[in-house]
Amino acid sequence: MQQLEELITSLREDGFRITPQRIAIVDYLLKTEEHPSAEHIHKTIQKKYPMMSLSTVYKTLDLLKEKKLVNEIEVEGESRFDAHTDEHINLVCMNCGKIEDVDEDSLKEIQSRVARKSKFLIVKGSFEMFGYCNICKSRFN
Amino acid sequence: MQQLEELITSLREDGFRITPQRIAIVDYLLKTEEHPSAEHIHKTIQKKYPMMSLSTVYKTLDLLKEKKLVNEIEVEGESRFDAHTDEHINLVCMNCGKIEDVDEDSLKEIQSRVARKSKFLIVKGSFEMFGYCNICKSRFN
DNA sequence: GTTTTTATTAGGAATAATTCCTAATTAAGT
DNA sequence: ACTTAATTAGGAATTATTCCTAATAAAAAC
Repeated sequence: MQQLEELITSLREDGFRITPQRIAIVDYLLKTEEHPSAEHIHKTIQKKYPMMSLSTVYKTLDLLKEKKLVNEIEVEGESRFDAHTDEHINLVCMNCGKIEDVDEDSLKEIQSRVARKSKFLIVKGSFEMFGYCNICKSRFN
Repeated sequence: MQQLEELITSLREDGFRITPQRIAIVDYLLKTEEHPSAEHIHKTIQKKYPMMSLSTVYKTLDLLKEKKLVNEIEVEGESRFDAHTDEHINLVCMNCGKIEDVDEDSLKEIQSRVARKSKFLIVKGSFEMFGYCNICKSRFN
């Protein structure tokens, strides 16, 4: 996996230590599409590495967020993480919690327009749409 | 205040009781622009009505959310509330927590486009942009 | 204007996600 | 191999929110 090597190298170049825990977390985030919560990441990785601790997951996620290698969105009281960091829309199922990405080119335009006309210094955007996924929606109409 | 009367009437028509607590909360939300948290609402109203409880604030906010009279966004681990429910972008200051609204017409188009091309049944959108407000940004570049 | 009914409230306890703390471990430089 | 300083595991502490229940008070009935 090419991308994993790159991220690991970039972490090492910034002076961070490369631990099995960090590799496991980055690896999992790169492979999954499910926008896992910290607890979900922890439980998944624990199957392979039983002594992986939840606080390490949180610490590593903080690090990856700071380096802009993962994106965080807050949904119904918990944070969900995503290694696909280019701007996109997150579709959130209000029933099962599933999150799906949707590309939408106009977000960049909007972002630069808002950056121009507002007095804020914009750093990043977060675009969510809530509803019901293809499986759950049949139960709600 | 015209709008307050309307909202109160609509709550009453739905069979809800009109209590001083509910009036105070709705009134405050209509007047403020600051996207307050539940705790902030509670503290503000408590100055006038000392026995207003935090759990009543939460319960009332739930009710107003359900009736789509207020909007909720989750920011840095807490919910912030806004009585301006038409779709817009929330600019969030990552330093002081200030939130400012920005109108952006294209959101409706995006929303209907996504609704058409995705398999989700879309209910609502939530569009945030994070950065530093006009006051805080001088300290960050 | 009383009485009755039942939704609502205050207040605090319980819960859940996240952060904090510290001794033990270990990556990486020497 | 040795050293040292970052990182980890594990659990305690914190914080926003939800839950619980007896007391209160809207609004309907009389």
